[in-house]
Amino acid sequence: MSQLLENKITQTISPNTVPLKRRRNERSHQAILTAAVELLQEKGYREICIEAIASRAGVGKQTIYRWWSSKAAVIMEAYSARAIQNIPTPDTGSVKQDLCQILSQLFAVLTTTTTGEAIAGLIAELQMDASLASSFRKQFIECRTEATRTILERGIARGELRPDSNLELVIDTIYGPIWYRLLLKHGTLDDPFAEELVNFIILGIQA
Amino acid sequence: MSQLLENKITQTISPNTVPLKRRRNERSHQAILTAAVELLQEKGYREICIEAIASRAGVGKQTIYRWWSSKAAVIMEAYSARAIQNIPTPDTGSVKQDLCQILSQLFAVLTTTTTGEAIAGLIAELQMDASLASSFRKQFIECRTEATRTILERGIARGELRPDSNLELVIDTIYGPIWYRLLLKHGTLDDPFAEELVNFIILGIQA
Amino acid sequence: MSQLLENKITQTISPNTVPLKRRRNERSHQAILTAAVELLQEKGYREICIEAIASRAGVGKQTIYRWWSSKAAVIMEAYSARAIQNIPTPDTGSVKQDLCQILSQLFAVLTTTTTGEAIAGLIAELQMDASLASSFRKQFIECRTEATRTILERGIARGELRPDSNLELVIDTIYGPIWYRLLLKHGTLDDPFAEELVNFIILGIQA
Amino acid sequence: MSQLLENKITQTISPNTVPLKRRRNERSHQAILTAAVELLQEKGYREICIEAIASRAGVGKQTIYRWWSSKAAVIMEAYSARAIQNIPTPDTGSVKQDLCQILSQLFAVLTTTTTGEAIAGLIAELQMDASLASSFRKQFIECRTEATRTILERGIARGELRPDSNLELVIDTIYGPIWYRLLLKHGTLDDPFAEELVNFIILGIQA
DNA sequence: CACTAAGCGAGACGGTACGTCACGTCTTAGG
DNA sequence: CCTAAGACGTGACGTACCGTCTCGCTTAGTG
Repeated sequence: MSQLLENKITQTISPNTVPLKRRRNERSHQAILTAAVELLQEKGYREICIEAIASRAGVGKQTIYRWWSSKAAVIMEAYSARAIQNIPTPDTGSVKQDLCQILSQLFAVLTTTTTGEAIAGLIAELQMDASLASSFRKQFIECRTEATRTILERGIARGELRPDSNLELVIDTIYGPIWYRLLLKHGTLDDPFAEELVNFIILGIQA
Repeated sequence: MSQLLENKITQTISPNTVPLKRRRNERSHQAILTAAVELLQEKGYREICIEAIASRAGVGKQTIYRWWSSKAAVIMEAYSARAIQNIPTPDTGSVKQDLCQILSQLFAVLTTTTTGEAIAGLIAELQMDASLASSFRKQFIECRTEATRTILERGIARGELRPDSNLELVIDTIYGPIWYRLLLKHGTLDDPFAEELVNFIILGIQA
Repeated sequence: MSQLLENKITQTISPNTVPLKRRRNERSHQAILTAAVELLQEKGYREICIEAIASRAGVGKQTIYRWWSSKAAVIMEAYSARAIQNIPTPDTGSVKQDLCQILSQLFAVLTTTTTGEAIAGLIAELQMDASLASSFRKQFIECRTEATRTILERGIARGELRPDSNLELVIDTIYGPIWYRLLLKHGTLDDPFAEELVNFIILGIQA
Repeated sequence: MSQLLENKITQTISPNTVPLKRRRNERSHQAILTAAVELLQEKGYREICIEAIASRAGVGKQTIYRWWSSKAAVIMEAYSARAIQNIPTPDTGSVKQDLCQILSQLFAVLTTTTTGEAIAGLIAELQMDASLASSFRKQFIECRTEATRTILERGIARGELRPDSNLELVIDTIYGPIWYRLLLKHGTLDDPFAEELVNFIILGIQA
């Protein structure tokens, strides 16, 4: 009886995912994503296997293979569905403060144990799967890139920043060191680092 | 025939790898490293398995497990033995030119197809193996860090650069964007990028 | 266009199969049987699966499950619909010649490659399904048993054969060796064998 | 400590099976055969799967695939190792009594529930695997054929039977009806049947 | 004659088993 | 005692079919 309702809800929750001819079972879909996230937290990226996801989700393996191309694809959807990032774009009036705030929030996520590990696993896999790479960028990178660009452009508009900066480069110079430290673990990801980094970058772009 | 020579060279190149009391068969040792490199080039990091290395090297699996802790450890030794990095430390008199030169050389290595992929695989694995992480940093990161620090310190000594810069941070800001682009493939790693990057960094540290 | 005709023929050939109140699609019915026979010839009994029959027939799996209890049931109907056996009962005046003739015709069918294999597959399956066993006997065995019994009884009536023979036993002694050789392949099924066999049997029952 | 002993015993038990280079683990070998027989008795031929045999035997699936080509091959070895047939060749002085005795013993085995079913399964599979067929004949058929031929030849030697009979044919006429009834279940396999059958056959071959 | 329940094609679903791969350990024979 | 070889128990892979279960659509018999 609750079936119509179930489908309706699903449609509402993720209306974008489907050509809609597939008649996909949304209960299974969600169960798989949930199971993936749980296992990620319990065992870490490398220990997860599709069989475990399937059995935890109460789902046949085929149902996973039908809709995703790999473990990494499942986990990416799981993460992005759970929306690690609905990046707020702070607007304090100071580029420095805006950036520190956005980085501070990012560090909070990344230093959660399993997240860093999961990101590293995804990154490794994305080396070999171009379509995975592109969705990773879309879901994990671009949102921040855009938020950061907005902050910088507001800074330029306010006359706080030089208008001729190469924003692509600036943004890479902000996030590069962060991912670098996340993966290589040769330095901390904490608020002092955020501030130092932002200060240094601003040296190069301030008006 | 050339075996004595071969052994000598090997010992010299990586004298640190072996406790040296156990009577290790150097022919096997080399065969394993060679096989690993070949397979890396033919199939890529993810496709390699220890059984393949063993069989290609004409070696028992046990011989690999006896001397290395994991696939990643073999591959790291294979790469470092083949010395990706004997980093020269250029000294042109200009920090900018020195840095551009060192980065240019790095890009040449990294854009070799299999190398980038292998690095990504190693990075993924070192998330889960602290000792691996530490040798990776030693062999792939520190040599460049040191070369770069030397260049920067020479710049400071010459009065070209501000003496109060946080060099750790500066170096992360140079290499961070590079590894970031290597792994995420959202931007190129070429000489114009090197120059732009170096220019931007120098803005923040010049005297 | 030829559909009405097609339906009529079908109805006539196997009028017994359907409760007839349910509105069964005769086109599908025939397509399934045809697909089954084709697959049987192309791939052999063991390689056939219901999904393949359904897809070859352009039919939903459910349609097969609705009307048959198992793969074996489909195949039995397919075979019997195609009427391997409309056994003629020869009457040459000589028991020996009658029997030789009937066996000769049987051998012709059995030595068709796929038929023997199909029979063996059915036999294996009917070990586990009593109702299947009973229809197999009805469709593949009894027709011959009866024809043979008729021949033997005519021989008795003519005084050619002893009247006190156990005809059940005699018939088993005729057909047993045939199925035995079909399944075990340790001897041929050809006309000389038919004659030898008939001769030998007759030794035990002639007047 | 008991390992040498274990190997020795094994060698003694089945010295014929191996080119002897394989260094096969005899404990596993036996465990697999035992598990197969147990499962056969508990669940029947069709319900058995290789995974179940492996897990019951405490053995990896690969170990089964390494040494046998199929489920049927395992089961055949299991059965023949357990020697369904060390056919004694009775010698009572009367062909009729000898044959009745040998058949009576055979019926006892065949009417054991699982055995008949297993035989039927093997027979079905042997339609598609010539090498399996040949070992089936060797292990299940020839031993009886030979015993029976011996009995018949003794009868001929004693002058009890006609010397010009086609013994192949006679033997098929004895065993054919038996396998036929085993598989088709249209008649009993009991001592009265044995006697009737033997009596009928003898009619055709007595001196 | 339209309505409506059925049968239909399609194919997703939870499962089981397949046969293969590679893991890391263990055993054997030979140098 | 190290080695090449490779069997072993383990566990995951990705695939094939199973038999069941919706989904809309088509269609045939009844009301």
